[in-house]
Amino acid sequence: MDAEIPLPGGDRIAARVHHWLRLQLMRSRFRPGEKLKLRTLAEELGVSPTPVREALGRLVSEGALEQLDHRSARVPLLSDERLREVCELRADLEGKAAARAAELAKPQDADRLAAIHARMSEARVAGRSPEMLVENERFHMEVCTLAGMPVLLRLVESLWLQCGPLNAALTRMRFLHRPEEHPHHDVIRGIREGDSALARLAIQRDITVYADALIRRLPEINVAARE
Amino acid sequence: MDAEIPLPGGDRIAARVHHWLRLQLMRSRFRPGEKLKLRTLAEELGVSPTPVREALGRLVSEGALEQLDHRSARVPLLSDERLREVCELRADLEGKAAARAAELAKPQDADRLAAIHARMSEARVAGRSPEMLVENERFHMEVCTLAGMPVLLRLVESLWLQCGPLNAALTRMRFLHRPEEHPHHDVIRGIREGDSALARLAIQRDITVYADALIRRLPEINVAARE
DNA sequence: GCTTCTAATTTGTTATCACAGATCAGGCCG
DNA sequence: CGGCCTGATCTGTGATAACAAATTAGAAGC
Repeated sequence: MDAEIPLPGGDRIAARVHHWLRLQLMRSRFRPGEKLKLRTLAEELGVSPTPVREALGRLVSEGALEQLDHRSARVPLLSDERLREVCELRADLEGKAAARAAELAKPQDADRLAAIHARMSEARVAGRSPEMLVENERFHMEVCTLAGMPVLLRLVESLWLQCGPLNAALTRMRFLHRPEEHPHHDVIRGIREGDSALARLAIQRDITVYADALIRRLPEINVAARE
Repeated sequence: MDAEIPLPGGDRIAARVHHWLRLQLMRSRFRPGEKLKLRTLAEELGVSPTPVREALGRLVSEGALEQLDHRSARVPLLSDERLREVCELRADLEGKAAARAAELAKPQDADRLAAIHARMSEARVAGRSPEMLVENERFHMEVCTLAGMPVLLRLVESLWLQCGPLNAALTRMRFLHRPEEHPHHDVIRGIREGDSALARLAIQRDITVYADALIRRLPEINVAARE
């Protein structure tokens, strides 16, 4: 394990485990279809099964994990239709968030977004994939935060987590955009200039390109997971 | 309690407790701001604190409950802005669902919706408020199911639950519509005739009227809850 | 009479234990 | 050699107990 104890999350063990598991899912440590076992995780983290059990239950409620009939949690196997649906909903909701953010945000908000994107690009070219994934997530969540819609933020987080396990496939692809054409730039510009239509379309383009690339790769991802 | 054991939900106690709590929230048994205590609930249901704890944790994850800093779950106190946001998102998502349902549904699906609405109206005029609330929820969820979008259904369920505790206020109001003008009729017609624009607008009108009425009542609801 | 400090109680968290259903291995029978 | 049965192990679930933090109640002091 990375650190002796999964550091973040507060003083409650269950919250730490939840946060740690979430990070592992984002980093695609678990493959789609993999079953997560209570005692195995508990032993690895050096805690009792109880808080692990709570964390797994919550992740199931959030849609990040799937509960099988015989009561065992596994990483969801995303079908083609389901992946399309998640991305369509993300495009709708994040599009709305970007538009709202463009109406509300101040210049320093756009600067913060630009800084996140810069860190992401840097991690990308340096080949630090996990960091790149984390910064990409941070970018999208920051847009939702800027919209001042906490309920929407929660929904988007849930959707994001559902395709988290697939993101590792992204890092094995060639670049989706030339750096200067990355849709994030138009998102930032739209938010900086108060152009809500631009911001919405740009984030939707970002998601659509991402979705199409992922859907093309889906067969091989699921085949690999079936082993 | 209504039944000696909260019957539904499967053979897992935690699932039964979750289902029971969800129903109690929809029926506004708990007032906004009320704290839900582990041992109290456990004793009332005749189970140990463990499954109650899991159920509460899941409801927090679903947004139906709110976790306070000092680690105690309570029914959320909805602010004006938050209620508006929830309803706006419901209008967007359920609007999409209704439109999609209109494209996909068969005649017998529209019949089923009409049957649900009939039961709801009947409960309404007979003064059986809890049943009316349940049937209303069933109507909206059925529309989402007909859209064939399980991910969207999950999101809408979460949003719905967030304003569940407020629904009791509805039953104390006069009718929002004359029976023959109820927006559900246009939803059913849109779905039956494949008119997706009509279905979307009708369900959005339903939600908007509901939201406006609730927002008008919100001050007195929250004042009552502060006691 | 009101505030404040302290002690008792309450409340959530976690670990441990006991149990039941599922899963898997090995061996038996066909 | 293969299918099926049986027992050992694995895995999740629920109850109980111990612990810590927080809340409350009561009494003392102003």
